Amino acid sequence: MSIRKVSIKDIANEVGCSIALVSFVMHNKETNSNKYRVNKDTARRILEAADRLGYMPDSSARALRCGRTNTIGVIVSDISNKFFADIARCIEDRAHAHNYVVIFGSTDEKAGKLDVLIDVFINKDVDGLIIVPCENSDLSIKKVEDMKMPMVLLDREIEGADYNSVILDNYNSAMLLTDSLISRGCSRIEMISYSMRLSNIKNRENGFIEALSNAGLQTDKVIHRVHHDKLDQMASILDDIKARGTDGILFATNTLSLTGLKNMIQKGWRIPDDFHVATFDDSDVFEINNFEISYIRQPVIQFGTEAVDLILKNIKMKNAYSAHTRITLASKLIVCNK
Amino acid sequence: MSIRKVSIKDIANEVGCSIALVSFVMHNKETNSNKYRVNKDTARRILEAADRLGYMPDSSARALRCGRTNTIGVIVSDISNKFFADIARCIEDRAHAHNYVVIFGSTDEKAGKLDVLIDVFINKDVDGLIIVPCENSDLSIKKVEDMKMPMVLLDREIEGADYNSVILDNYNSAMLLTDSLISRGCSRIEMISYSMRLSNIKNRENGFIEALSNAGLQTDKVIHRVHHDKLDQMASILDDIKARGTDGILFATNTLSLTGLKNMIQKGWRIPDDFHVATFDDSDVFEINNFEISYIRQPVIQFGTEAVDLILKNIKMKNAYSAHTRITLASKLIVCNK
DNA sequence: TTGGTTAGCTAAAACATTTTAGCTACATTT
DNA sequence: AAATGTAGCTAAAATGTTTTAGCTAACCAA
Repeated sequence: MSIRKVSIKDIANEVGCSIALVSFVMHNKETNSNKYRVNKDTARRILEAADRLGYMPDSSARALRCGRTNTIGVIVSDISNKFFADIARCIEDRAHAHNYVVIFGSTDEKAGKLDVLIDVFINKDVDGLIIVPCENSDLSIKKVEDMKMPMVLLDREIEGADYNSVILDNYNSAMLLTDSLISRGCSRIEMISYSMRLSNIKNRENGFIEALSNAGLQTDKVIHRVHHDKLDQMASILDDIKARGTDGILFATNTLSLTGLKNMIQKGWRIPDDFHVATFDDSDVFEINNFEISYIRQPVIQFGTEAVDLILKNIKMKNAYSAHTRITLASKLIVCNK
Repeated sequence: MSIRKVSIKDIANEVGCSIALVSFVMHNKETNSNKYRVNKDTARRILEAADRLGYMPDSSARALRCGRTNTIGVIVSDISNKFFADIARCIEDRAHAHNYVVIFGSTDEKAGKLDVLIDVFINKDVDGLIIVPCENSDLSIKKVEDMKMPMVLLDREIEGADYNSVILDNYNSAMLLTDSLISRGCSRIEMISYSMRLSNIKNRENGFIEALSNAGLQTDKVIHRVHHDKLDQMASILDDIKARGTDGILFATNTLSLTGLKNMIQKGWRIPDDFHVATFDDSDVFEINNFEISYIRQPVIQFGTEAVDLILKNIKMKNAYSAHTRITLASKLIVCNK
């Protein structure tokens, strides 16, 4: 960066006009508002000079002056988790298409990290934030809202609060999965879930229970909750479940199912002989295998595009306050190797 | 963002001093340089006021004044590819630890997209760029170097040019994989690679050939190249290979192996009965399976940390020109389900 | 009492841009 | 001939920092 950047002033000098005129030309491109009109020929000379000198507007200066950075911040649980990586990619594409740039951060489900990231990103003057909230992050989220920073929650909502959000229809998705296990002949189904109290997890659990109850199956003590960073609890939970004569397992997330499947393979269990399995999110694992499994495919692209569109809409509206928008996406049940 | 941010000036007003003094205090924190010393008590009052008013420095203004944004740009092939997603996560963590923020972009292996992203990111005034170069991106890369923008190449190098880079020891890794197939009894091994001419791909191919040749095996017509976005060529290539009585396959990347394995499963082939398989990068697939496979585990964390450390070193040095640093990382061979 | 040092502070420039307010010179209308 | 309109342009303020140069008042030595 040692080579000095060419500024609007250099162009003005080259052409022999004021910097204001250069600024006007750079903005209004072809079409001049009838308020500030500039001579066709002058405009051409300015554009030529800009091109010749290799002018690129300084975004810091522009941001300082205009208060907009054309940057949006995206905070997820873990960018290396396939689900979020996929969404990140879609967000990136959509944002770039609208001349926005994206900065990412991962919370590891820690409210503390989320709060720091929010501060860092706000401090970076992002124009808006797309956030996957985690447990106990209610206050951090409220802080963002209170300062009227455009915000969209992703994948999860905050109970009892009204924000913009894009989430999956977790309740119905869980019912679909459960029904699929039932239709495969399972009569004793249990769920392996997280102990985190997140809206998506809760709704998945509720949908599961509802489906069981509709089918007249037992709903008592059928949910097992693993601590999010104590996944080694999985082995003993599986043993418990097996001992109880369970014939179907529903995993609440991709990480849980992959961990669970690894454990089951290690134990030498067979699918579906020992268990029928259903889970959320797809994985290469399911296609490169011969065991039967049903899973919910989340509409990743829609997650990304809807979130970006919603945040941009909020950014455009600026302070003009309007009601929040809640978008719930439908999912698709896939049955693999039936 | 409608709520006006509190600035250094507000603090100055509150305390009743000049803005310069506030700036000094905010910088030199506890310790005052002996050039610009400030009264202990005044300093305390300023810090208190800053805290009370909720002051956060404006990064646009700071960037404009200082020419540094504390932002690094990272351009990879595809952030949703597990390998890059993992690296992205490590880069993020390392950068945040040094008070840097990261913006990401994906090229889809298109030189055109890379060039646009470079322009956008430079225009955003990033302090440095970490780039996974793609085919025909030599000129774009050179452009970055020529403007003395700190830059580190990741995963791949540019032939015949000297840049900072962090790459895997692809040559030896490919030899390890090939040797592993040989030691499992393979005598006719073929490789499925990309038609893209990238340094990592080339070195993997070369290591493969070298290992075959060392073992006295045939090296003629043993490499098959798939076009990077015509992965449906995989099915017929596999048929070809099978017809020729091949007993070992080496996949050059994770995408290739996953695609290949899906095809093989679909065809009803068995591993290792029909083929022995080796590949680069690990995947959940390998653990949740019972077929034998050997793969190269890349040191993802090192990729991220070394790249960030190197770019930061270059940023600190500013224009002080120094030789380029090339870091080659060692890999680890994993044999799964032997 | 003068001269010099220094602790503690400030004014103002600089960074690159956007935008407001208004100027000049010419053309048109009355 | 005066008034009005307008095409085409400019000066300057404003955005929030950092940093240079230098000021004032107090203190100390001679």
